[in-house]
Amino acid sequence: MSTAHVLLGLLAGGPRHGYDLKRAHDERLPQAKPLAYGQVYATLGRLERDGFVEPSAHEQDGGPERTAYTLTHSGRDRLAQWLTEIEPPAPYVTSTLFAKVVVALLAADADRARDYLAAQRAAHMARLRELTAVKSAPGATVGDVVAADYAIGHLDADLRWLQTTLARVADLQKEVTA
Amino acid sequence: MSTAHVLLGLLAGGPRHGYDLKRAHDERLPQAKPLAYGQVYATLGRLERDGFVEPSAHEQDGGPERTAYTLTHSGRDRLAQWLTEIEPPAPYVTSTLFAKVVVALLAADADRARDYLAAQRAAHMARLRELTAVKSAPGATVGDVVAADYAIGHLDADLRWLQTTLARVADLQKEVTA
DNA sequence: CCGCTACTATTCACTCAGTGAATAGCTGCC
DNA sequence: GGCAGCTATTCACTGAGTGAATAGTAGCGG
Repeated sequence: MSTAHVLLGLLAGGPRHGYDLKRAHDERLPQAKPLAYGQVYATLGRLERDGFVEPSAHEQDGGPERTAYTLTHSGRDRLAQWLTEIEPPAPYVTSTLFAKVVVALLAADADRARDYLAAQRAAHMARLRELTAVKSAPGATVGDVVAADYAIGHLDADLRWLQTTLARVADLQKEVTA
Repeated sequence: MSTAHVLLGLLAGGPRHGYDLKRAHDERLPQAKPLAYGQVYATLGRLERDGFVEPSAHEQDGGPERTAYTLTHSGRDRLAQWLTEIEPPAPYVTSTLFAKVVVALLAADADRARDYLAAQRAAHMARLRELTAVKSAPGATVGDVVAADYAIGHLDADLRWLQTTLARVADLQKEVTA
């Protein structure tokens, strides 16, 4: 994923060590899943191996021993490149919803597919209401709102797709079981 | 992912061996990424370990030796369960777009974030035109149309988000760099 | 001032997903 | 006979991610 790039971004503000990066990440991107420590050190290791970061200070002043990493020139370039380049469009459909509908038609029947589409629609609508509440909640930050809007837009896209696909189940079944 | 469940679904039609499963998958779900052989056998191994499939025939009739797998009772249950259960909503935002905007604000400035949002918007619109063409292409199957509609809906959701987020960059920056 | 708890910092062992190449036997065919 | 190509499986490897273990230090109450 983009964990490596996010770490490069956090290191752009100056040298940091692993523990610190984990906390900075979770604090700056509370809408994203918290990073596990293991993940941070593993990623840092790969970044060092690839020449994007280098250990800048191995201290033992008082507290436990720790190694701070700095961006290399190459790492700074890599970060700048990532920030300017667009995300490549996915060449394939990776959606579990799509796969499940097709498998339902293969392994069961059209009704099973329709049942699933209806159930998923109900669940999505419930989630939509939750997220709308999040947006208007008293303590909501700008980040929370932006993240909620992202999720809302995609839930809404799913809902439309679930509806149109429901109408196409019969046609899809013919094709899939041909 | 759902690769394991898709394999269970393909096995619902009767015993198959790995090579066969790969081909059946790629044929039935041409909109999804083709499975690598290694992936198929690794997944089958886990399914067998977990008691969802079992080797049903180890043949050597003529051709090379091969092992067919069958669904166990437990595997059939697992498949039925997957087909009825809804996909759990993602508790976190996993979007690279979101992460990149925040990192742009952390490591660079508001203009970098805006440049990215504009560039990604242009790329998405181009992709949207491609997918619209796919839908109306002469050889398009129902599956192709359903898959294209899925992608189109989510690209459209992204586009709206890119627009609204563009207007919020300044606010988001204040919050992120606080 | 002893011992406990909590915090800082890193490492370890593990699973899962996925890639690409290697291996090996058989079939058809020129 | 030999070789191209298909069937079928395996292997070695990378990367993402999880959860627990380790170890040292600081603060704090009795």
